[in-house]
Amino acid sequence: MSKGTETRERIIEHAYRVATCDGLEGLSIGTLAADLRLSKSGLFAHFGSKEALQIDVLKTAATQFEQAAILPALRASRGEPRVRALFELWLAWMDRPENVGGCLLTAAAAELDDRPGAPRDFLCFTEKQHMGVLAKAARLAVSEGHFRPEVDTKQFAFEWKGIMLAYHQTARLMCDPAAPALARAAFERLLASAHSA
Amino acid sequence: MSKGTETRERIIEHAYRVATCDGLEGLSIGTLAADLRLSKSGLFAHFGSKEALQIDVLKTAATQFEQAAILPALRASRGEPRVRALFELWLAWMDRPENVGGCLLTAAAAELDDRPGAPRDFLCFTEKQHMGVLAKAARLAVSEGHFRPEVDTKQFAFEWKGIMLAYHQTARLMCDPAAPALARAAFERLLASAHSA
DNA sequence: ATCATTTCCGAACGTTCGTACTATATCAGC
DNA sequence: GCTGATATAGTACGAACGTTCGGAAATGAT
Repeated sequence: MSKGTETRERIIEHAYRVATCDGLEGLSIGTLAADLRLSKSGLFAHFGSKEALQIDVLKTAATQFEQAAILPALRASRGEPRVRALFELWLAWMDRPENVGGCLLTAAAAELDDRPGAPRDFLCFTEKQHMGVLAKAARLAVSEGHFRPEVDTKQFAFEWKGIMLAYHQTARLMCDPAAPALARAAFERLLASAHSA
Repeated sequence: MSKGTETRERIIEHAYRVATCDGLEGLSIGTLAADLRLSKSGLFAHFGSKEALQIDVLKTAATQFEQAAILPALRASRGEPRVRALFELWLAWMDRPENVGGCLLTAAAAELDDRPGAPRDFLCFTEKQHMGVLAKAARLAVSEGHFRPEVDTKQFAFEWKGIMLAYHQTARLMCDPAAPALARAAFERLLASAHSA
């Protein structure tokens, strides 16, 4: 790896951590440069614009999440086990040390939902993909006979997402230590309602 | 009403709209002043600091929500009818024209969850109150015999909140017109699971 | 109509913002 | 070791930021 891409990755990694706390708009070229002992212009040269940096950070967030939650969940067997694995890996992901300020994608979703532009487009695409993964996992659970055939998998994904969002808010803003238990209980209820009778 | 408080309210009302789109940190004294054809210093004098303005905007958001959703829901009879009324009023609230960029409290929750300070403290207090309202509504549904006695009302409120958050994201970021239907179906499922057998 | 108070403006402060341009280091291939 | 490319620094820019201050203008009570 050349020197350039090395520092470039150092920048993104740090910017990612900062963004989980201060949001994508909270990223500042000057502050990032000072943190990493670079000059403003030196850091800037790697991206060409702040928006490009934001997008790169978002891309990192997406691939990190996929590496940490989605891919390993595929090792669980199709159907409900994989659904459960995905849920637990997702929960674990949100408490990883690199996610100092919580899940960046979740924070960015609230931040960007009214700001048209490339970052929003990318995030929207990513979220759609992830929702597709949830729905597909549910669909496999249906075809494996774990879930009832009438289960609406898009609806399932929607409610699943709701649980994760409620967890995020309960754990981060409210600092309620009961958050994981609440989330797990909610998910069990969701699973139960999908189970074959 | 004196001239001072009149313009002050004009400022807050406009700032509230802007904040639903750009976030609390996106509020800028200069831009707000230009929008309202005031001088920066003239606007500033009404609050003394940007943080004070942010808190006033948050307070407006909280009381607006209470006026539009919580209070009118009390006119429905105790128990499940009131729970349903609260849900529908909440949904309607999020699509009101004054909430251009969605629910400010929801957006602020994501924005402030890692920024200690008075705004966060106020928001945290408000959210706790609102969650209490949801739980209490559920508790009344239990005592009225609409819900089973074993229903965990805190858990109920958590899942309810999740549905609202998922709705917010699905409707705003994803621009999915199915969002209301998804939210209503999810809520029906939640209600069904709480119903007496 | 007078006067004290409230309300607002204009100008300026020092910082920080993202970005542009130019120049100096540092590197890789020969 | 030279050379061309890559990577970083330095400096400067205009604009916007929140905030301060002194004074003008409008207001409201007497």
